[in-house]
Amino acid sequence: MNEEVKYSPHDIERKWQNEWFDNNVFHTVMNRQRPEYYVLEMFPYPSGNLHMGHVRNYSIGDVVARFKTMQGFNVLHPMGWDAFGMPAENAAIKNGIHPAKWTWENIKNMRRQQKELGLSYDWEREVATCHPDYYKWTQWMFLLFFERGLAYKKKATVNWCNDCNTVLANEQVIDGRCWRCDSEVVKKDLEQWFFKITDYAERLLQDLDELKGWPDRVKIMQENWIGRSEGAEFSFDVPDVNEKIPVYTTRQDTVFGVTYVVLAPEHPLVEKLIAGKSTAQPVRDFIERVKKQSEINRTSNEAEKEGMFTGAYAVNPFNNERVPIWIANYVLYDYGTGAVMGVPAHDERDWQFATKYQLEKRFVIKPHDAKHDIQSMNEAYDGPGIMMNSGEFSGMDNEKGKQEIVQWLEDNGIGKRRINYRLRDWLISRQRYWGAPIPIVYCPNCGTVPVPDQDLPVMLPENVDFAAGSVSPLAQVEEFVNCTCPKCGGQARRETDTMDTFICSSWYYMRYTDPRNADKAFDSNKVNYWMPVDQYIGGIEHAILHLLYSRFFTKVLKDANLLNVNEPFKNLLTQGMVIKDGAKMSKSKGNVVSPEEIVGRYGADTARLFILFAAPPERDLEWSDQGVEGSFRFLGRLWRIVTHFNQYIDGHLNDYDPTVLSKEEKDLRRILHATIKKVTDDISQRFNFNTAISAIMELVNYLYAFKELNLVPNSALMKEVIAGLLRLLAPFVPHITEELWNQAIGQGSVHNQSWPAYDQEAIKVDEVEVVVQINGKVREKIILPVGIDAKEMEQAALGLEKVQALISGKQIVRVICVPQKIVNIVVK
RNA sequence: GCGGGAGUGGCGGAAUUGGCAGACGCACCAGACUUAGGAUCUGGCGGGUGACCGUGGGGGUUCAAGUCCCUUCUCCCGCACCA
Repeated sequence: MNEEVKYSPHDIERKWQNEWFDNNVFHTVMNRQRPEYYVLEMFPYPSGNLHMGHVRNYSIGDVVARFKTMQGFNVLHPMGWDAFGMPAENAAIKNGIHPAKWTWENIKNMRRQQKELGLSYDWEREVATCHPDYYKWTQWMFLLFFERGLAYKKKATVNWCNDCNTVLANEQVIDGRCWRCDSEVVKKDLEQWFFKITDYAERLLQDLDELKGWPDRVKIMQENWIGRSEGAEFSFDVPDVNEKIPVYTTRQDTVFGVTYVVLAPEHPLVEKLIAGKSTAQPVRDFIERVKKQSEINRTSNEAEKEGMFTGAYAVNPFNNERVPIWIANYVLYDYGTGAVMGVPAHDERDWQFATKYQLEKRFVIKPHDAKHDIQSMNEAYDGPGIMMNSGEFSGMDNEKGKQEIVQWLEDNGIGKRRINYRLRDWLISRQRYWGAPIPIVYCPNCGTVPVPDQDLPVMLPENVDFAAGSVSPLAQVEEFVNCTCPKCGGQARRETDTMDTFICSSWYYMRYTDPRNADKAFDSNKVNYWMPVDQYIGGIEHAILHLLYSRFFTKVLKDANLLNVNEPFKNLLTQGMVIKDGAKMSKSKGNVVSPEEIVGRYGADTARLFILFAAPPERDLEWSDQGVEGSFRFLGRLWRIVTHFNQYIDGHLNDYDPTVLSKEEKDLRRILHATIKKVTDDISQRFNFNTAISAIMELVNYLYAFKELNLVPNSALMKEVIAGLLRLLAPFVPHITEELWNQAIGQGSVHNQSWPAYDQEAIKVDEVEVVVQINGKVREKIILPVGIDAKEMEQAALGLEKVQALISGKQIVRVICVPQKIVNIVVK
């Protein structure tokens, strides 16, 4: 036995990586001869080091990329850097390193780590969002949005993070806290730039239906976030001050149950309503108190509903009844009209509020089933029913009533149908340095002026004080701020805020299709050839943020005829987290396993194999050091068995006649082809890499059993088997398979081979094992020819000695025969 | 509260269409080889050790249920006063 050469991953991994990357073998160009396939992993923030989550993300993507390549697709598989953002600036403040230097050094290190994992990226397409050649086009995108009326500036109450010293978009506030640093978000009134994502709310919602390849979970989250509702808007008159209070409701069928009207404390009408009244000062005090409440306290469901009577009255246009006007903390100023009609009998919140302040509850919907007795109800009834005490609408089904009432509103010019969304416009200004400057100039004569295309990019200045506090550091750089107006040439000032980094990441997948274009963001032919991304892979944490923004961008760019796809990501795989000891890996928990260390000890192939084998991709993966050992052991086992059979492989992989093989050889060949079928199905149909790998392990186990037979095997068969095995494993463990391919087969690279096809004939068997059950319990097993009919199966089963013994003296009620599977004899 | 997902050996996980529950791997046990083994190879490995029990619990449909139906418990994730 010649096993003197041991599996030593480091030598062979380095060797093949040099071979691949020096020769650019993963470079892709447009090619209409082959079907295209775009596989993409979410590009990382260059924090400095890869973590296990990255390794998992990229390993999954690499299997898909290599598999599709072997299947004959022209595969685009790029990588780049989401390189603007806070940590670089924090490092600058803390350690005095310039954000650019810090970022580029991190990129260099992480790129090296990625190469050491053997990932098949086309490095010629690498992009970094902080590079002027990239952010030039990010700025160009901003101007495109501006021209189309989708970027605007307004003063608004916005989310402010005191730790990050910047504003945040709604999507970036999680439970009232900053998505990045977890500190509590406060409200500030500031003039800021917004993207009008609300213009696209309906399409963003509707087109979720197109996304058949997305997890339902993500689609539901986006649906909820967009939050569409249908209802009516109409006004309550306030005759005393000659004003109107518009309200929005989805329950216009309950308007006759209104017993009060409530405004949000921020509502601008409040001051007019209370002016000169004895309630004025208490109401003002109350408003101050509510405003001081944190977002977290105020929006919590647990929070006590609090309110105060303004002293003013409004008139219900349906019955001309005067109802009191209140203000309350549970009414949100920035949803609907900032005012609601109070119907305690049919709304849970109103019920609580009315109970607390002893306001009238008037029932106007009678439930269909009599078991709800309106008189003795102790909670609001918000179900369906028949309208009552509702004037001309009484007796109507409430769903019909909704339509009739909104029609009545429109016919009488009092109100109208309204569709409302929870989605807010995207606040994109950031008071930070390390981002793409917003390309706008403020001129005393011309006003807000966009920087002309030929002046892009607006470059970030280098010498900046990063710890500027609550204004953008750029505002302190005189050379940056002072400029000439592009329109009139006069003295002007630049916008000093930078853009939310989510803008940079909203179009990077398009730039990959044409990454070095100096004249355009991308060429239409190229972007249309590659887009949409066929398979996108990343963490669930971007279910709303990045994935919603990217969908929005794609639609705007489509409307601008820059590309012809409606949705950017055809299929989405949300990978699970890598956890250890039951918790997400984190420095604070001290359960971090460094990829660099694992690759250093076992090699990249082992790291990849373990991470792909330990769990299916969508599920969380529990890290196990012993599991890694097991993966390493398997690769050693693979190495030895291939090296062993290598001696029998000789000559070329020519066609041969499988019918001349011995029974043992035929069995081996059958297992090979069954494995090919299983692995192909597992990868292509459902990304179940763990079961694909286990099938390959079984094949290897079988090869060991075959070896034990001590036969001198057919040379062509052994070549077929080893070549098949290595090709099946190549997407998972690219280095060891390349090395063994080189040693055993020796023609070209395993990664240039086509994916193995299975031979139907080889998989066929003459006989199968059939389970014989009596009353559903397994009693015996029997080998039967494949083609026999139910009658013959039954006879064979009944003829068995053991079966005879068990059924003797009993009556056979029924016999169920499932071909090639089971015979169940029912007796009594 | 609403929405989504999950619950299977000591552990990670299989079971794709209702048809042998526990593939594959880890851990563990035994044997072989060996001066030695934490290497490697071979075998065993749900519980009880009789023919019975077993996929969170209870009920149902079926010849047959991890899988379908009803009910219930637990955990995880998302949303959370949106009128």
